[in-house]
Amino acid sequence: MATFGDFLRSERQKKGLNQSDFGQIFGIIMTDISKIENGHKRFPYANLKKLAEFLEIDFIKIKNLFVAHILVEEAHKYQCSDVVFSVAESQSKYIKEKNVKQGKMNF
Amino acid sequence: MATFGDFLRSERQKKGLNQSDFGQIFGIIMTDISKIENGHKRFPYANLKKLAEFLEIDFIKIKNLFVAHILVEEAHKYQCSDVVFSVAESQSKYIKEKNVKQGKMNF
DNA sequence: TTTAAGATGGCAACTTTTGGAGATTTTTTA
DNA sequence: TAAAAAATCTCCAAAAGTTGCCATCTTAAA
Repeated sequence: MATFGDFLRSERQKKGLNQSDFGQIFGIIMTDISKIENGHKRFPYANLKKLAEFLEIDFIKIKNLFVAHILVEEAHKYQCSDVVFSVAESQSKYIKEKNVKQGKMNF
Repeated sequence: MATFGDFLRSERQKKGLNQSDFGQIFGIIMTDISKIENGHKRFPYANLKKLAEFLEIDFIKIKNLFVAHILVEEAHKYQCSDVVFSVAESQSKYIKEKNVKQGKMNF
């Protein structure tokens, strides 16, 4: 599974667009497309739906790539091993179970 | 695997301390211990090592619980399913491979 | 009902993140 | 080598998040 940036680059190239033209579609300056593709900046979340439509790709799939990148950044910030992602998944399941037991609404 | 907050509560109770006395050890007001245990606030990261020592628990383990909680929060913010954690793990491995290929230092 | 313990809401100061941009340099390719 | 494309550096202001603390409720137990 590639990063969000690598994914974006390959999709852009499939469309035969350079960073400049690609960026204009979403109102993003070329230098920022470069940063986004290299993982130095985030694609503006507000535009993610439009991106999914333009690329004709499932929004959920793109969102997962997008959010996963944020999670990886965060884990790296604290110099965690990849185990932390499994721990997070367990925690998430634990919380959901807890909520069900307490009769809370699923979110 | 419990959340950071639940873990903290159970460890505190093992020591037979109330939130007030427990908090004083780390210079945290009681009301904030309550919030931390209930996942409404973060334990100050700067104190995490001291916490690990006090509880005589491996720092890495506590850090993983701590960071995992942040990741869960983040995933929830974007209303992602738990799949996102697997995606993140894949991304992280992908990045590390990429860095190795480029001869970059491991981080 | 009094007291101790815990939970919740909000605030002010502070730090971080974010999105946008220009100037410059490096890489690619024709 | 020259032009196009991409990458990097630096900066800025606005927005968002973090932290510690106070005041206030709500439970739970005696």
